[in-house]
Amino acid sequence: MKNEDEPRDKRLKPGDAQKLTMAEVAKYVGVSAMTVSRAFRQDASVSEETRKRIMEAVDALGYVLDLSAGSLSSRRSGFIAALVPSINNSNFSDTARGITDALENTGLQLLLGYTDYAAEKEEKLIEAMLRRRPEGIILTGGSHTSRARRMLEKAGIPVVETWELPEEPINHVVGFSNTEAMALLVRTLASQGYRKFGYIGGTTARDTRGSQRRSGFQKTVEELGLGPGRMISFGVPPITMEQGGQAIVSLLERWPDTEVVLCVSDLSAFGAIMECKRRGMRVPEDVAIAGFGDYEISSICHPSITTIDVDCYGIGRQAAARLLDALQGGGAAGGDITLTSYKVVLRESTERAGSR
Amino acid sequence: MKNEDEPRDKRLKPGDAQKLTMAEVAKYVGVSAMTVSRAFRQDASVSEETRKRIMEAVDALGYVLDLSAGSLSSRRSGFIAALVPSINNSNFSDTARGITDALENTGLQLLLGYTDYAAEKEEKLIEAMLRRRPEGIILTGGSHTSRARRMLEKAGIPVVETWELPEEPINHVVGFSNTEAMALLVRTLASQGYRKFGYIGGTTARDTRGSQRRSGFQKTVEELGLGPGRMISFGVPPITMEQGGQAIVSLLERWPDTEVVLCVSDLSAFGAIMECKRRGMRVPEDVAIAGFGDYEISSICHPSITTIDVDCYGIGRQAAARLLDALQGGGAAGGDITLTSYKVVLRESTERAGSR
DNA sequence: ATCTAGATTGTTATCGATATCATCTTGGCC
DNA sequence: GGCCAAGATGATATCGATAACAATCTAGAT
Repeated sequence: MKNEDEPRDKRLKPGDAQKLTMAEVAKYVGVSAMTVSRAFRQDASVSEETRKRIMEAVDALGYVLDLSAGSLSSRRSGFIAALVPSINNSNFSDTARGITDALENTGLQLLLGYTDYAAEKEEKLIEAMLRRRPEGIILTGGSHTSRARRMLEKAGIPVVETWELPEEPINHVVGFSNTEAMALLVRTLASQGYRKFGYIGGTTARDTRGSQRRSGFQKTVEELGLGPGRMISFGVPPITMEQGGQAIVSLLERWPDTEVVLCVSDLSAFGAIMECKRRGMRVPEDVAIAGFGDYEISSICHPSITTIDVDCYGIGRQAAARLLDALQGGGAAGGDITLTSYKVVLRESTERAGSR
Repeated sequence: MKNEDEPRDKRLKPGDAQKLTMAEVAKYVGVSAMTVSRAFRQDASVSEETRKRIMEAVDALGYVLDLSAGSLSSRRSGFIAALVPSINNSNFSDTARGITDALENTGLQLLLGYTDYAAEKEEKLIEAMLRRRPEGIILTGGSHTSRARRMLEKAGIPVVETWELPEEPINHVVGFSNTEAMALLVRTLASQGYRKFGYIGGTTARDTRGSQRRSGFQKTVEELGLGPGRMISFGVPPITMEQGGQAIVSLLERWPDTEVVLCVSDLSAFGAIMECKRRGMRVPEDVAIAGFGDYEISSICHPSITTIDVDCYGIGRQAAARLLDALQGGGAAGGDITLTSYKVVLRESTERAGSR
């Protein structure tokens, strides 16, 4: 796999790395290092004339500011840390994008990590992040190891938990009730006449949002007097498209008269729908299927998929906004809770016969 | 949207942030700061006894190592920077995951940025990254502004360009020829009897990999004597699922007898297939469709989608491995090129009638 | 008993920027 | 003309760890 035929030796000779410092730029221009430092900042008082000369020198010499030195003396790292369960999941990468966008032009940079839905990995990552002395940290969910909580509380920086409404928030929260959202979906579909509800989710509580959705489903189906829901657990969360396909087969084998199946996410819903079609079943005529999260796939899929539209990007933006507030306000204000919106999006995959 | 009813003031009182330093831990244990510093490292020579006592103190006090201070004096930031066009695209987030995984237990941390497929944004990000003094940097593609190139060359750190084979590599390369990969797909489909080829891609050269795939398509169709390909450009890259659907409508309106349509990515291919089904056309019987990238969706979709399987995760792992090599070897070796594998995956979306 | 290599620990200087305070200009105002 | 405020610039200490070297100690060899 490696092509060694042509050992091109490019510019990267050792020692080529001229470590240029601010002091050298200063000498070149004939000012003090402090003035060069000031020239790099918007607010500082440097004459336009001097700043211009300095910036020309910076260009000419190819100097690049060293923030690691600066953050030590200013005691501001310029980092915001964020942990998401997975970056391959577009819901969370939308949130990450929201954070990055909100941080633009604030001089803050995002340090991103993914926990793989594991609290232990989250704990390790939190420690790794705190070693960089971030000015704030954004987490996904409210379920953390006790050591993680202790580290966060001791860090003395604003913390935002997202995507859920934790029972005991550490500090700020930007999220919504996954339980309520799923309940709303159940009620909406019930009001359309569906009676026999199935549910597809993962096998463990690793994915706390998944568990909350499941309990929202179960609780609401029972409240509506529709008996216990038909639940299939399949695979370690997050469950994949393929597992969604396998799960619906199990579910329909066990309860062939199921009218509508709710899935923990659009990904599994998509897998379920495709598997049905592959087996010659019609969706929604033979079985209706809904997802959660409103991934891009759901509006494009044929049939398009009924789902809950979550404001993933907004969660990121607002979480970052909360942090910025807290950093401005001195962080003395204690935590607050920002509820983010969600809504049911009814699409073809749950259309009732003749309802067109 | 904000719930201010219950202003919970949690532990985050101002001044709560005890800035604990290594010196204080040292005093607590009765050793020097240097010994504490050593206790945090694997290789350093500290007696087990002392290390244990130090670590207990660290736990008891809740001390967290400060890497920003350490990296200044050791002149090693512990960062690797990586820039991808988008984190919402699972191909690239797979690459990011590969990098992160390869970096595990190396003491190096990933600084991730996304360029939005724009060279100017890449330039800004490169500068922002270099300010953190990363020990190496991984880029996507070989197309950079000249200032970006200059900064990179001057930085004196190993650089890896990925996902393409740049004509003038800066340093290391881990990638494959998008042109060749698409050519292979064309030849494979031609050998199955397809003659009238269409292509769907974006409107501009922003996405250089997209352009390369396009030229691979065009070149090969002509080489095979199948006339000029029928090309539809639709939308600013990266084109979405929805745009794929719109594009195939245009394409089939203009050239109704097209037998097979290749798309710049699986996402647009999926959109195209779904739009066809929505309009009552059969895939592949009425028109065959193929994509590029082997996204999860493509094996699940009904019909499953013919595509090029790219080793996205492996690109990340190998790019990181190249960097680690270079960091070990002192970086004196100059650049090398690592070719990553790809393969045609034939699926239902291009099955010839009766070929089952 | 003496010596030495290796292990363990300490001391001091330093990484490269910025905070802070001091100094020097400059222009406006009475 | 003299005084003062605001603006521009400089000097120095410092952020919190680690590199480099020095000092001390231990165990085994002679």
